[in-house]
Amino acid sequence: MQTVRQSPDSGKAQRVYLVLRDEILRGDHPAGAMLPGEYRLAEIHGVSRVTVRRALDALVADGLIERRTGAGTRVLGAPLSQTGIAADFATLMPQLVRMGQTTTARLLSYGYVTPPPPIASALGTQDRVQRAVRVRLIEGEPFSHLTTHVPGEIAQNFSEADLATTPLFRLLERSGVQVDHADQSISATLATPEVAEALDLAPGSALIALTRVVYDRDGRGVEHLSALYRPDRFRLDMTLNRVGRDGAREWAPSLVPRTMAGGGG
Amino acid sequence: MQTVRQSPDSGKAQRVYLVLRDEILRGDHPAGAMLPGEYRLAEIHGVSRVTVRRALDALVADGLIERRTGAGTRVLGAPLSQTGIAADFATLMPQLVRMGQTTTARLLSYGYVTPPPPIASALGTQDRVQRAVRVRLIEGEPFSHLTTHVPGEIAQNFSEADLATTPLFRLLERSGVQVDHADQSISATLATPEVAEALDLAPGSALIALTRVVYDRDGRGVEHLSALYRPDRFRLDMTLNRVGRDGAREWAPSLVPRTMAGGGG
DNA sequence: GGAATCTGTCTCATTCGTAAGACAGGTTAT
DNA sequence: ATAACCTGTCTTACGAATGAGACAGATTCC
Repeated sequence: MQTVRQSPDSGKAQRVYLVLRDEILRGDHPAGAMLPGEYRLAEIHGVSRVTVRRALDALVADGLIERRTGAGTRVLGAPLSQTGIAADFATLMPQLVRMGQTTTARLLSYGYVTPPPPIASALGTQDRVQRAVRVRLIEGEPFSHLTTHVPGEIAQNFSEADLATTPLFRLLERSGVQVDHADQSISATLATPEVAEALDLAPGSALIALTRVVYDRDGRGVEHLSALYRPDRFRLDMTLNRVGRDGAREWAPSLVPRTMAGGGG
Repeated sequence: MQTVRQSPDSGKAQRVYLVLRDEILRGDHPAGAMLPGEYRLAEIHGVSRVTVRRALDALVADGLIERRTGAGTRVLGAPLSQTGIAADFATLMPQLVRMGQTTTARLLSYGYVTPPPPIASALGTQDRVQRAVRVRLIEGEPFSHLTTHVPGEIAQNFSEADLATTPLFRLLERSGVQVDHADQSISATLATPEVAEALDLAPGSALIALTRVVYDRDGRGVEHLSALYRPDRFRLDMTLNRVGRDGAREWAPSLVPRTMAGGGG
């Protein structure tokens, strides 16, 4: 339960807050551990103690830390494993599809636009495309912000109502699209105010950025996806196997998640 | 060539900068198009013209826009072909190893420590481990910040000098370690002041965070890596293939990079 | 008990970000 | 040419954010 943020929305205090919050959620400071003192934190981040205190105030408001006069500051928060979704890489997309069934979606924006150059070149069309912005929630909490572009002639096969209830992926295959392969690129970015609000985050938070272009069997782009994930609620996991003999060793992504390797399939 | 970011690191100017930058990179403002005037932008974002100008200054520094006195502000285009390194996912690790040969590394920290809980549980040992922090550079520009932990008895086989010159991976295999598989997790995080300085970034910038635990054939952890990548200089690309028949379709990571598919191998 | 360390709270001065306006000079369209 | 619009640059002013320090009270360790 992430309540309304009362942290400063700009300035150094905000920056320190975001960095500390990020460190805690990532597990750099395990739950139960003591944070450095306020003087030390001020030194580390190159700010004054007042600024550090403002950042700590925000962390207390988030329920991530606990302060005891004279003793110090203790990390409370249970990191990502609690509410987080771990998408195993070898089965990334199916997992996302399955997730579409256990999560809810909210349609933020919908319409037809002339594709901006990056989208146009990726999809290989200059014609109007359907653009939809959706937020996906798990247990009522938002974790991903998705912007999709689909060529108009394909998008005609499903409606605005479909988009709000069904994963775009299913809609595509239902429309007779012969999905063949997809190119993905993973990066990181900062939350803009608009995205931050949609994901219930502070502007400037770190986000996983995933761009995906899906192609059909004729090599035509049928979907362009720009996804932003909250790193505290979504993770990309994978297992790699070392294959080959000495001198020609390579890594290969495991087709079977390691944790399920014994189960077969 | 992306120089040191001189954008405002806090406040409304930063917010406007982020929004505009995001709009441009997403293609909302196509390359070659004119941006609204500074007065209009100030009105749109609810700030003064001075603030807008600061945001535009940062965009000029990024090479995203061009300003001409009297004429207006023109969008130049998203530098899609950035100087970044694209690590194809299917061959991620080999590529990283190869990169070790074409890039240079700087050893920031070296020593033996008692492993913090997360590391200890990952490596399955409470004994002292070797901890090394390195920065990797491409063409003299830093792009990754690597923190590695290796169990002490393994680390005895190589020296501090080795670490500064040779990829840790090679050192492990040279030490007789039977590398078998690795678990990876990709996320996003914010740059702490320390990391920011090492990577020549503003504190609070977004970073790709990659955590990897390497295991030998006995299932013992032999390396724990925490890597941070500059998203403007490093990207994780991959191609996924749709396999299986209707009703049981799955995605599989391509073992051969799509762009090289014709080349064989 | 005593020293060291930490948070809680306050004050005061100053820097920084921002707003608002004025003016100069270039560009564009009519 | 002229009007309209644009950016480049400067000024002044105000308030918020920050920095630096002092002091009190609580906790922990020796």
